[in-house]
Amino acid sequence: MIEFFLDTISEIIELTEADKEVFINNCLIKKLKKRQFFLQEGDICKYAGFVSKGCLKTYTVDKNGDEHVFQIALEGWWVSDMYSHLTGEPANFTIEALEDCEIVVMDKEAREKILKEVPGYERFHRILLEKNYVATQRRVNSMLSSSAEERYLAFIEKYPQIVQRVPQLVIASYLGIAPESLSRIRKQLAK
Amino acid sequence: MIEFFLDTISEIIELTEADKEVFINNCLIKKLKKRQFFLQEGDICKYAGFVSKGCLKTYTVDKNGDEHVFQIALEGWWVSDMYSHLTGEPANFTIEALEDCEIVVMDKEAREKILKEVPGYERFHRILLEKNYVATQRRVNSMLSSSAEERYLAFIEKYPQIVQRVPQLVIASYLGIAPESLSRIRKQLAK
DNA sequence: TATTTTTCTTAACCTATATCAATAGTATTT
DNA sequence: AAATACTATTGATATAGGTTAAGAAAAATA
Repeated sequence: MIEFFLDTISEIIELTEADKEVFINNCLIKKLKKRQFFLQEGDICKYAGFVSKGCLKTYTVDKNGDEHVFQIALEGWWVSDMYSHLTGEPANFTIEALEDCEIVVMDKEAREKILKEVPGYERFHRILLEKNYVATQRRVNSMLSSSAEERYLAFIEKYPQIVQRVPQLVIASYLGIAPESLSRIRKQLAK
Repeated sequence: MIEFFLDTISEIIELTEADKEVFINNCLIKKLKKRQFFLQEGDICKYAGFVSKGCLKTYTVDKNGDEHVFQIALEGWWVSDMYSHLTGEPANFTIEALEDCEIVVMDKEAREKILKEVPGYERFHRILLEKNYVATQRRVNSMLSSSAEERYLAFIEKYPQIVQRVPQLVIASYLGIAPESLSRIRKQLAK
């Protein structure tokens, strides 16, 4: 499944066969069964991972034990707790498989090597970061300016594949509402 | 006031005198009076700016004409609509001076030159982006998991200088609540 | 297939925050 | 100093979305 990983990178930067070898020699494949953890809150996030198969949720747990979903990652998405990965501090996020997964992972050492040996990767990395940042800015904005119903409509527009595959209560949490509220919103919209 | 700009960058990466010249030769200083715009929604964000004096708000305007504040930027902060700046598409954000400001600005061409002539700047840029991204992740999280009162308390803890300088209605908008609600929360906390 | 677990829906009720309107207090501008 | 903007406060009322609880439906597991 490393093919899909290399193809995805190739969409942004050109990779030679030699470049591809660098990735293959430095990345690992992790397999997770549904409900297993890629990362647990409090652990140090050793790996950044590219989801090559399956689906995961990234979330925090508040003082009442309630989950708040930050990200839902399908194939082609990256998962990590960036803060923890960069600083070596304990992670705030938990990352858990919603389905059986295959994840291409690299630790910091592997990334250093890739950055050194595949010069274009620096650019890929920056572009990915910029895209994620802009997307997160927009999410803040939608939370500031839109109702729950508007956010749900925007979500199904933007991520129809997620709506098909992921339990509603996970989507409700991502939107910042109770699952009962999402159920009501859907009923209302069905008319 | 370019001193402050150079000093701030020097806190992250070392700059030689020659490096500093590169910045001085490629950046401009923009001055804005209170209520003037650094960027207006719909325009293309030509510049990224470093606030060397004053204070600005970055916000969107919704279909009812209501403002939603994404960022409050004091001295040392950067302002831009990153999406517009990177893609050349029209900006979603408006950036407006809350006080008379001095802003060190660079356009894309200037940045290209700086990146080429000051090799460490790439690293500075990446670190800044990473920090902003992590901060924005945390903001999403606080909106998902905390009440208005909790968010306000976290805000005054994190940004006491902003509380001193910026009208409450701007802070209320940043927190995603009505100014009346913030007023009531403050009254409640005063007890 | 039967059983257990998880997810979704519905209804009744509740609460945090919004909205509207009036007033008072502060800054700016003339 | 007066006049004109803004900004903050307060009270009355409204509402989106939360909470609790129960049952139905769907999915996973035995």
